Amino acid sequence: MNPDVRVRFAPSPTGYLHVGGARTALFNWLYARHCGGSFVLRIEDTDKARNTQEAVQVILDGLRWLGLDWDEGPEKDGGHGPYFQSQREEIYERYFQHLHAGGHLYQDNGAWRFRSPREIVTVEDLICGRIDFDLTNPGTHPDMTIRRPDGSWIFHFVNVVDDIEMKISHVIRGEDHLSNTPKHLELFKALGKTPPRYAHIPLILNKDGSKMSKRDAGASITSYIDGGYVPEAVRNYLCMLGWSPKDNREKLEISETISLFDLEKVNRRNAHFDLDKCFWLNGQYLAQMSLDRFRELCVPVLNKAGVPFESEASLQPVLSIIKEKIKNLTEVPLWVASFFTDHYEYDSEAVQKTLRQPKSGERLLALASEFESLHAWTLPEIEAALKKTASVLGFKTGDLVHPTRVAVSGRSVGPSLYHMLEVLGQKKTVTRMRRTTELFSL
RNA sequence: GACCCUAUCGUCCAGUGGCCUAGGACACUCCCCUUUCACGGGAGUAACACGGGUUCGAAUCCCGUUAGGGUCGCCA
Repeated sequence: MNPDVRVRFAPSPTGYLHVGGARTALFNWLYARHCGGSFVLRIEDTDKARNTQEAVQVILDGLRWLGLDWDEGPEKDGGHGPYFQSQREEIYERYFQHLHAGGHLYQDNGAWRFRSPREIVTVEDLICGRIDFDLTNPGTHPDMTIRRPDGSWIFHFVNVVDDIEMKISHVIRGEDHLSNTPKHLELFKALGKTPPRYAHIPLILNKDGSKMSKRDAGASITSYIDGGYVPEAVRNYLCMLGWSPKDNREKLEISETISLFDLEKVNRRNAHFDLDKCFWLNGQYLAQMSLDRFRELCVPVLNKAGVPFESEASLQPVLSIIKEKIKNLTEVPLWVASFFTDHYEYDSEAVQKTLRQPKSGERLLALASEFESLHAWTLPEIEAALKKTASVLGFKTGDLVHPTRVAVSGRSVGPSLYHMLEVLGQKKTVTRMRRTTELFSL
């Protein structure tokens, strides 16, 4: 445990949370939690042109959805704020004057540039190792601009100032910043401050190795939120992109990931994103989570879809028989609806395949009568009645099972039939079976 | 173009000089289980980029080539 460990996630509000950014946030968060340190969220909104409240909200929502709570940041003051760069003007001005007084700055066409000391700068990276950058040639490494003619600030400068002011101990960020690091080190030196430790994590690319852009499947965290994914599953998948517990396990409780996580064990090669595997893990989480958690996730989805369930309690038995069968929350309304409404749709293909068959009406009516006569509506009773009817009529079990399923739910896929009927109830089952034969004139 | 990072099955992750005729997972194919769809169980296809070294011995260390990615902004 080391409370002096302070890390930060510093996104700029571009209007969406990229999956790579989310993983950067995740690794920062994991490291902070592992060390017992602090996770700071800082919004880098120096580019006034494209800053909106909504764009910030998308980031906050995404992080919260993934369960990445910050100790300091927007809506959570921790004594190092404000946490929006747009509100830190005086701080930057102060540091600017300091650099200016030290003779490190000069003006060029109205913009302010930092005069590089022209040295070989060594980066000691926790993941990439020791790297020497030769900055002695102005031709290949021009002096960086830190302030525009209109007085606004450039990324490199404010990023460094904030890391100093916020007492950041470890900078964990994407590898796209590795080549920027020597510049930042020059700034720390000129300001007379000790730089933080650096850890550059590899990038996430598309499965084919191309750069992942906003439009690509799985690129935006919003697409998981809206796409029926379970947050803990997505978080787990992201943990395994560039890191692993080294023992071939892939589904890991977050608490265990926290205790095992370490920067030294992070991979050095770029990861190619595989949505199929994320989807598989989502199904694993769904199947194995508690019924209460499942209900918690299903309720908003059902409400949004307008499925008229009576109460959360009435949902429980229904959800318990579908939980292990679905792989994505978006499937839930379709699997649940027919339990709560008589106006379910009949899938035309299913009707054609199982109802529009010789003697299907006879079978359904016979079974409905048998069901009606049952005194106890339990799993074994239902199963026995169906098998008995099948044998009396001279049909195979499946010849009764399939039409019955379509009759009471409108679909050819669903939970185990006996469980489904038990939950539906005796009366509804019988009514629906008879109604179906009339509806299709069987 | 210059500089930097990387290089094991299609993909993710193991492997840090001998235990590797390279292991686990996703995807794919086949089989079993089965009232549907899934789950589960079993089997299979499939990789150390290439070339030089070092060493008794290399996926593991070194060099080069090639390939991929990144940075070189008055974007962040």
